Amino acid sequence: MAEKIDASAYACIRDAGTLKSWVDEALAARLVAFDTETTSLDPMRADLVGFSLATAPGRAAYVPLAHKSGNGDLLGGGMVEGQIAVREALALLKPLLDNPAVLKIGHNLKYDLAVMRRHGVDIVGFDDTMLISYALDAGMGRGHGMDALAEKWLGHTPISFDDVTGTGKNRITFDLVALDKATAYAAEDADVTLRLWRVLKPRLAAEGMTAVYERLERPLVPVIAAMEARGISIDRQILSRLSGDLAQGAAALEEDIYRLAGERFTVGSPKQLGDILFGRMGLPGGAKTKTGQWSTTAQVLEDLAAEGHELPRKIVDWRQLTKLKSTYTDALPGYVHPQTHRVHTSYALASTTTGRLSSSEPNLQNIPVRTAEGRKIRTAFVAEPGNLLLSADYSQIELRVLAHVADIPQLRQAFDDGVDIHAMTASEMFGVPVAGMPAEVRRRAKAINFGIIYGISAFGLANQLSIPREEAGDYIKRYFERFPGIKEYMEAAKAQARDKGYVETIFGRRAHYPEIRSSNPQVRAFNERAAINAPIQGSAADIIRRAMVRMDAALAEAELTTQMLLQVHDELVFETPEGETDKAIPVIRAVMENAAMPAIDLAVPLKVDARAAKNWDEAH
DNA sequence: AGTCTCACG
DNA sequence: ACGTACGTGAGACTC
Repeated sequence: MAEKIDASAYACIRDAGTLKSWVDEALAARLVAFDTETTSLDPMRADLVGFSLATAPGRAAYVPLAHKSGNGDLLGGGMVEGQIAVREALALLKPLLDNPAVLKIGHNLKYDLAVMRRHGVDIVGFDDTMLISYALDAGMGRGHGMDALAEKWLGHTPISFDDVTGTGKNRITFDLVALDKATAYAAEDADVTLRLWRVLKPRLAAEGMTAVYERLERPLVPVIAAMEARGISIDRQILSRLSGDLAQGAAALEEDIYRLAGERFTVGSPKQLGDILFGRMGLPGGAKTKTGQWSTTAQVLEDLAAEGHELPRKIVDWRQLTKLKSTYTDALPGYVHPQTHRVHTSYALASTTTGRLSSSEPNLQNIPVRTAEGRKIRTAFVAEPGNLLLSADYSQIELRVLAHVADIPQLRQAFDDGVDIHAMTASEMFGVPVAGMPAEVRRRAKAINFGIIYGISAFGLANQLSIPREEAGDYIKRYFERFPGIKEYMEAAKAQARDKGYVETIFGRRAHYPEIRSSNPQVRAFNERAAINAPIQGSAADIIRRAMVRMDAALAEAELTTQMLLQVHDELVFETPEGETDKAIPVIRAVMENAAMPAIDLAVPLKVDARAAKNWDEAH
């Protein structure tokens, strides 16, 4: 374990001369850990309060810039004396931060990049300990936050943010934290970051993960930071009108629901609903939840509706309307930024086991699309006047990846020939010609194809298709007979997860499954299915990451000002001037379709569909 | 804080 | 004989 961390040695820098000497020290060391302190976790709303530096383990300092005095001060809210002016500090810092020959080390640098960018300073030449940990240990333990990593690798518990700022309604912003407390906290963060880097960085080369980190993780940071900063425009009028429509529809349904139930109750309470449907009304209950309650999922209610019961259908409809209202039409306007008038999501770069991104506050990766009602919400995502939204999405990327990694000749041929992959699967399995194939036959093949990607089980497939488990089992058996490479792939994935503790994507990204050897059969089976899925989902994630990393340069090379706004796993959304849309589409398509090359010679072609329109619904 | 449900790929 | 389709995030309800 590393030497004990002593917070008492940290410096608080309050004059330009001292800061200059620390900057010189960092320049000489060619390396510095860097961390910003601000007033908000949201970089779009954060004001810079100070920053910390560390040049060697234990040698760390905090530089307060905008601390104010708190309560009890006669001049409450006044500036604390003896702080370097922001402009002066940034001028001293800039030659360090934008100098690629000095390695900046941060933890979740996307945040600091965004904050510093707003102050006109670029950070060029950096390492990110969160992303190094993610490249090495995705799927291991409690995530890649600094506190968890400090605990794990340094045996040290850093001062918690909550301890410094308080919690709940007593929480204060960092600019109101006293300087001694702020210094202990902030300098420690830089110190810990540097120490983590010294532990984690050597593991990249030792464990063969340098390429994943340097090609798929690190270069995505400025790309994502720029996307988040751009945001996307939403039309609040459209959302407001939709919200009214949804409220009206839900209110009407509620009256029907009370009438059919014979009493008023909280429709949104699954517990009350279950008691009414399966208790008082005596409808045939099916599945139970893990707490012993009757399950009232949409599937259960649909089944009851199919048997002729009127109430369950009303509940399903009510839930859809209230879901759209609360999660989208009512919530999204609250995310419109007061200055940019746009919505700025946050992408997590290190949250999933497979390599996918995730989006939050708001989540723009789950905007409705599957129903006509839901799609109306997409019409509220719009381009600025004179521009269009351009959506480019990979066609069947996960099945193409499956054809490659499992090396399935029929699948590869089908993608080469550009034929309908689900129809081909149905034809191969059931001996039905593709021409004039019944929709139901194709639907079943499609469900099986998805099932394969998810680590199929007879139970899951039966559930999905509402067919007996035996029949689902027969389908799976037949599938494995027709595509023996699939079974081999699945067994190989499980074996690798068992033997090595992880599985790999085509680019060598690892997804760890530490519980794959669990003595609990359910836990084991769950991990096995995840291990089957991860190389497929993760390889697709790698491919779109590479496309994103290369996109800015390709657009600039073509002298286009089209800008990448959103990523939705297999889709990229851009904002493009109307006049250059036709030039942008082939550039974007080429980058996306060639994203695997030259590192990986995919055995299947990648196909991208692209379209531009005034709003996201019509572009998609 | 945990559970349930449901939005997306 | 179990109980699951893979990966996420958010809102409402409950305790």
